Amino acid sequence: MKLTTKGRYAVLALTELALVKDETLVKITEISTRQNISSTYLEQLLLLLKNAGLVIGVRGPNGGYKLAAPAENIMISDIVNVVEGRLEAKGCVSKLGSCTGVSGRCMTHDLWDELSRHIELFLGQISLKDIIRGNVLGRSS
Amino acid sequence: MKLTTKGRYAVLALTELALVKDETLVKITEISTRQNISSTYLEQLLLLLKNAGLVIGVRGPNGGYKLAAPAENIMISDIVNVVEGRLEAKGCVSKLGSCTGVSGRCMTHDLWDELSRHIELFLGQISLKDIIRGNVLGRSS
DNA sequence: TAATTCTTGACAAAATTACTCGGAAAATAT
DNA sequence: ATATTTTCCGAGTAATTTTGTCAAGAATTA
Repeated sequence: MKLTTKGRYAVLALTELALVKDETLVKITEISTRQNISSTYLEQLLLLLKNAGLVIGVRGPNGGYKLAAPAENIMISDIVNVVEGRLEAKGCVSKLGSCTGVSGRCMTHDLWDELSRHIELFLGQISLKDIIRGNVLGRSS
Repeated sequence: MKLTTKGRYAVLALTELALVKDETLVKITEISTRQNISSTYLEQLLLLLKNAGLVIGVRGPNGGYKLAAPAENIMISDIVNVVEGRLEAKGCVSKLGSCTGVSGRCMTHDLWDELSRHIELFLGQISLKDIIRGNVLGRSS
């Protein structure tokens, strides 16, 4: 499982897009100054998100980005998966050779597998709408 | 949240300790050859786990490591926390200045906070005993 | 045309991860 | 006692990943 600034920046940026009125275009520079994030770095992330179909980019004066779907339909797991790469259980699950102790498949295999599923399930339940509504706290219980 | 080879190796190593009969000492080289992990790297990890009180190291010939508590009392979160450092929600939660968009506290703050709690809760429910029993799958539902 | 903004790719600094190495300390066996 | 086996400990290093920067091009609008 990975969770770096990439994922946080991406969610943050899309939260900004979710905050404005529908169809309003938001420029990268607006987000970067407001959130104090490198604008050129944000470019890369938004590009990924565009190619993944989560946002739509419009060029030219008054251009910018907007969400490709309603905020309640975009889940955090969608966003994180795009910029961080799939957060599949590491090591023995993804790489084929690394699970080779004496007993072939290592005993912790299922653990990381299940953890990944667990995280994905959690982030898959929370939408951008939930975030701008502050509807997140207390979900662990 | 971090989850690197450190955490996986540590859990794997302690699983090996949990597999043998009580009070049996297991050498680093046994684990490293069986699991194909660098023995000198494993040393560091086991040292951390020893200082944290999770395992007991015995020096000299026929020495080795053993668990400091019954396998059912050692939780995966204990192990991971020791070697990876506390997996506190990154960015705006830990570093003080990084949460400073225009609105002060960023909107995604609660999200990462809750995710951390969620992961910790999950790994805190699974013991070494559960792993060697294969009693892990299906916990997400 | 000129300004604006996204698009793309290559490159570079910084941080982190994943080790290696050399030796010291403790315990045992001979 | 001495040699051997093992953990203990600190420092150093190579590889990888993260986190950007930079420069130029393409599309759109005024």
